Amino acid sequence: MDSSPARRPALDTDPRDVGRRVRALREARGLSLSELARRAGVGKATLSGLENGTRNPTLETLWAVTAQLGVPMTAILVEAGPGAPEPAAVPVMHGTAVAATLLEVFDDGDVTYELYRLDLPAGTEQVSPAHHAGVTEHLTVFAGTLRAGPLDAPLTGGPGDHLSWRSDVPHGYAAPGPDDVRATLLIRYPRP
Amino acid sequence: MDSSPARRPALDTDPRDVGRRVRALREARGLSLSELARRAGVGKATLSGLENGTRNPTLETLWAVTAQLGVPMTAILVEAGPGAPEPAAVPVMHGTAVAATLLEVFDDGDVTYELYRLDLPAGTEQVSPAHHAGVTEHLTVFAGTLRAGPLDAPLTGGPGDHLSWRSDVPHGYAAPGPDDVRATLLIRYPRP
DNA sequence: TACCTTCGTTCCGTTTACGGAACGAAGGCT
DNA sequence: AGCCTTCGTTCCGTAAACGGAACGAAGGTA
Repeated sequence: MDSSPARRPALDTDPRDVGRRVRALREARGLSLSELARRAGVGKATLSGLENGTRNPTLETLWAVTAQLGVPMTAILVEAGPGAPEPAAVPVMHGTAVAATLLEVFDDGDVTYELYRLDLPAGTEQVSPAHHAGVTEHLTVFAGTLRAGPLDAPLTGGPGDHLSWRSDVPHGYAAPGPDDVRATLLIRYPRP
Repeated sequence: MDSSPARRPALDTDPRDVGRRVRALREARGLSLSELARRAGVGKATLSGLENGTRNPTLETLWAVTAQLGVPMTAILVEAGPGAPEPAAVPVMHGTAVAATLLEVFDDGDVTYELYRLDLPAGTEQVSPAHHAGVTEHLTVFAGTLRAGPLDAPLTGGPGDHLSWRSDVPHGYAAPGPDDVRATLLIRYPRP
């Protein structure tokens, strides 16, 4: 697009930042570049160039990668900060019972945080496999009664309560009470 | 990317939808295709192809166009909700030191929750007047060290910590450490 | 040691997104 | 009528994003 020699940014947000976020999200999930490229159906050269900011990815590429990471494209395009647009509400992951909406992603270099809003219809239950070592989850209950945490030592909390656990073991989320549960979930991924 | 002969979509979201939104935004501003292309510094062929969904735009193109339309890229990548035609400016309160971005509002009839993201540059301090009786604040720290709560009994927490207090008294937020503080703040307003 | 796998990067030929130019269509003006 | 401007699309040569293959490095196993 820009045929001038200096190759000036001309972009509000540097593609290097986009690449940095993609890499953070990938590593937070313990995926290798090769494996993410294979799963997303893109070339390793494409993903490598995207993460290093040396390419100008197409919409199709961005979609393939973010879909495989399980995050809305917003997560890699907007810098989380004041004045940033409201994050897209895209229900994702975990699966059937729990609707988890990614609100924000914070990439601080050494640590990545993901903030979700959870909705559990009354009576539902959901199990999530272990993350890798060091990952912790921090849950704030808005409404209903939530039982969550490691499967062998679940925690219980009501509105206003805050639950935390290490999620390097199989864990789950359940709404045992008569009311729907709403909560925010903060997942902390330290750099491996 | 797709070397199969049929050139099937292979996209979760159709580029035609993206183009349709761009065209809607452009026409809502009374801009011609030629003029928007000129202002955005892209070719008319590029913009025409983008709006008609016959191209696979690059990140740089998307940025140039959305920046000129004055909308976040989110506006053309996600389907806008029924009651959200314009991405209204993100509400920011408090003011000087603390940047509070409203993430979500839950209105449950008897109770209202507001979820904010807080940004405190290192060294800043902010005081907030008392709210109504029964209002509570619940804070989860992401980064930095935060001292917050009632002025006469402040609490302190680091990354991952959770602080709660009743905010029917004057209270404050401070970042006494060397690092910027980022946190989520949940305010619970019971029906008076 | 040798051998194998997987890592991320780089090379390379193909595909395609890019901007400029040319196009026909549709007004506006004298 | 003629002439001019602007509209959005299409053509076309160039630049670059793409996937596949080859690469060296690092770690595991025998």
